[in-house]
Amino acid sequence: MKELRHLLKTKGDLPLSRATVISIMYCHSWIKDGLLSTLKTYDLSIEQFNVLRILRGQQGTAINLQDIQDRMINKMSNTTRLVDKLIQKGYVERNICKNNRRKVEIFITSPGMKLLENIDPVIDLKEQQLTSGLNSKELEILNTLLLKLKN
Amino acid sequence: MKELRHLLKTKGDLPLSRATVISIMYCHSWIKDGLLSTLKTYDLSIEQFNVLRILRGQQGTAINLQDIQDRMINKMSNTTRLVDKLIQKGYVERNICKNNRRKVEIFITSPGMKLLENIDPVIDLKEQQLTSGLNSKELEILNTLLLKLKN
DNA sequence: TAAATACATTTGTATATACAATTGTTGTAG
DNA sequence: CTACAACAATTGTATATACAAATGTATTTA
Repeated sequence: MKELRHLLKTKGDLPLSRATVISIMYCHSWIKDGLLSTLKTYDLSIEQFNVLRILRGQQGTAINLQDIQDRMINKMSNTTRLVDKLIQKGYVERNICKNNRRKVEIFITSPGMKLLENIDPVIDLKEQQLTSGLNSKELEILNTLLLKLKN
Repeated sequence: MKELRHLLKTKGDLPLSRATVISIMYCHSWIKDGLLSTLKTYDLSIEQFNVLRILRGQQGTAINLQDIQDRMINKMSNTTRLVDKLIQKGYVERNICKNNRRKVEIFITSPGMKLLENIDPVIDLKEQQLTSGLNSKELEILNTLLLKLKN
C-alpha cells in the first residue's frame, strides 16, 4: 500500500477496494504496453491478435461475428471493422453463411496461421518476461484471486 | 485454471504466464466497464475522472501537462485534448506559466471540486461492489502480488 | 400469407487514442 | 549575441472505439 501511495504521489489513505482497482489498472496498462510493443512489429493490435487466436482455436471450422465477440476479452463494439482490417491484411476470410444469410462465416487463412506461428514464441517469451517478477506459486495465487474477484 | 480455460473455451493447456496475462486483461475489462457505467452518469471518461482527482490532489497549487501525464495510470498520448474537454465542461482552467512560458498551469475549478464531491461516494460504493468477491486478507494479497509483478 | 417482430451484421457519427510533425520558448556553446 | 539544441505543448492525421440507426434476413403470429 505504501508503494501504491508513492506511485500515486498521495498521502491520504486509500480504501482497500480503491487500491485494488487502481493496482489492476496500473498492472493492465503496463502489460498492455508490453504486449503492444511486441505486436507492433507485426502490425497487429492486441484485439486483432486475440481474434486471430480465437479463429485458430476453431481448428478450421468457421465462426460468426457474435461468437467472436462473445469470446473476446474486451467486449468492443465494432467487430465488423476489426475483421475488415484482418481481411485487408489477408489473414482471414469472410463468407455469407448458407444456412442463415444474416450470419457471416469467418475463418483464418494460411497466411494468418503462418503469422501466428511466427508470433507464438515471441509472445510466449514476452509473457514470461512480464510475469517474471513472481514465482510459480505466486502466479497461481494471483490467478486464483483475479478469477475469484470477478465471480 | 480450469475456469480460465472454460472462459476462453479452449482445451489446450495454458502456460502460467499467459494465463496470468489473460486474467489481468479480463479483470481489467470488467472493472473498467463497471466504473465507466457509473461515470457515464456524470459524462466523464475514466481518464477525465483520474485527471480531476490528480488536480484535486494538488490542493490548489497548479500543475503542468507533463506532471499530469506522469501521474496518469494510462500513459496516453494526448493530454492536451483531454484537458480541453475538461475546460469545455468548466471543471478546470489553464494559464500560461509565468516563469516558463512553454509550460501551462492547470488547476481544478470549484465546479470541478463540487462534481468530485458528488461522485466520491458513488465511486467508493462501486469500487466496494467490484471488489466484494474477495475478503480483506485476499485483497491485501492481490494488491501485493500486482505491485510485485510490475517491479 | 401479410405484417410485425427479432436477429445478425453493417454503416454513420462522434469521441478517444497513438504517433509524428510543428510551433513557440528557453538554455547554451561558440 | 547568434546559431543550435532541448523543451513543453499543440496540431494534424490515421486508426480505434462507443453507440445509435439502418439494412437485410428469418421467424412468429394474427
